[in-house]
Amino acid sequence: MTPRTANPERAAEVEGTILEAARDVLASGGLDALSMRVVADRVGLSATAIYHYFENKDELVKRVVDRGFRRFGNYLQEAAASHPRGSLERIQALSEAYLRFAFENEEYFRVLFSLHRSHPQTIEDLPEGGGYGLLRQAVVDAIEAGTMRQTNPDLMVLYLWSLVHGLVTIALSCQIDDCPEFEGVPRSPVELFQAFGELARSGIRAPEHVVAPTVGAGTAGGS
Amino acid sequence: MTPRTANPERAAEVEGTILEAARDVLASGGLDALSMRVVADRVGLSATAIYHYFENKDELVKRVVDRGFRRFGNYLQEAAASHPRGSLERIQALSEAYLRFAFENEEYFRVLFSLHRSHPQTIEDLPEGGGYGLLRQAVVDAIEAGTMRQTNPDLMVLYLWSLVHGLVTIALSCQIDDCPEFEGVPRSPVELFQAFGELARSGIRAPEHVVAPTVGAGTAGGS
DNA sequence: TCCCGTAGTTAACGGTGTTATCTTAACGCC
DNA sequence: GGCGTTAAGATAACACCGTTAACTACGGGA
Repeated sequence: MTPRTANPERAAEVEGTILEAARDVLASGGLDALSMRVVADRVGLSATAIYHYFENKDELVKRVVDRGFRRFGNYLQEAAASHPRGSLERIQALSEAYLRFAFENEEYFRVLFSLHRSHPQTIEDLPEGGGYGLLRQAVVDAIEAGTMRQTNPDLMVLYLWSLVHGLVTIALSCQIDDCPEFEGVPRSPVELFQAFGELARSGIRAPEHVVAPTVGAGTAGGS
Repeated sequence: MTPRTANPERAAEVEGTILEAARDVLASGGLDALSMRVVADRVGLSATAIYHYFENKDELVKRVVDRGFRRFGNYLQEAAASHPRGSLERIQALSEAYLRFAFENEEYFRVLFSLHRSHPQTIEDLPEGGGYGLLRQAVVDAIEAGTMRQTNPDLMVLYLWSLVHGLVTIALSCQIDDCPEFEGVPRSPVELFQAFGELARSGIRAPEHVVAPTVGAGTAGGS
């Protein structure tokens, strides 16, 4: 049971070195660029030596991703801490931090979220991990404080989370600032999301204004 | 220039057969399961024969995806057509169709949206392709009809699109119905999104109610 | 008949994840 | 001190991958 030889500290160190190398490769070249042999070269080992520390490539990637999400969680925590509890500002800050992290770690972030393949997971294991709890608490606080409307907090969290995550996904797919379609719209994702803020707070429906039955809705389904 | 022999019709047919086979593989096993040799076996050709019809694997996948998006576009179009122009219902219907398509073609849909890798693209080349135009028109109509608040339509489209796409992405990552966290929340994504509807329409801020300065926001940034 | 383009084949190359097998060194124990 | 065990690594090899090169067979035009 007890390891006969070799300080486990050194083993942990090597493991860490491998993880760092793997992360660098992922961050710069994405999943396609990551091969056991490349990582091995970087740390001065043979490819098969890595199998002494990780069961296979999947586990290696998973471990890198786990580390990433922990960093992500800390990032969000800091953002939340700098705004008063119960305020909508704290929620906005959380969302913006989410976006900032994504775009400061583009390729890396892409990997974090593109491995979802094949293994279903509970919400806590998910990317956001602790982030989910963080956002949920902020929502509960805001509802309690009366700044946010009364609803099921989980529904609300999912709503906000979808909004942020959707924007990230779309913006990562297409450089919004290259899209001629978005002329009157803020260029940077963070500014863009700030513009979302007003829509989210007050809703998309026309306020007060009685629904005008003007437009030819009679022929409804028309081509 | 004109092909000497072999009816190009037959060539187009073979091409179609290859595309179908590739789509089946993608839909059932994802990108990892798709190899030139597997597709070739399915259609009774050698792997290298495929290179007579497609430049390489990337192009093959791209063509499959293009087809998928066309189907997707039609799907959305039908949904839109069954609700009156200018109504918020039409927009809601579009969103729900988006969701339904994603979940009726899970693995396939995942591929459609996970190839975004490396090649930036304009909004029109994107997954939704025509879908974007469809949603935008619906938004413009709704603003004109007075059912939707006055804002930059592109901002509004991006808002709604982010919401829907974010929910899809999250729900595809984690089976929401397996998540113990979401007890009071609708299980199916479509029902879930219907619940989103009310939040989207009226906003998340507490209505009217003067902001209560009750909660101890004084010690603000607290741990 | 000769030629050329089409549609297809087989063989091969370099790269991949992974396994099996071997070497070496360090330690506990008799 | 010798022995056995085990960690930590290396080398060789396997099966598969995308892709290229070289070759065959055929079906019209000239």
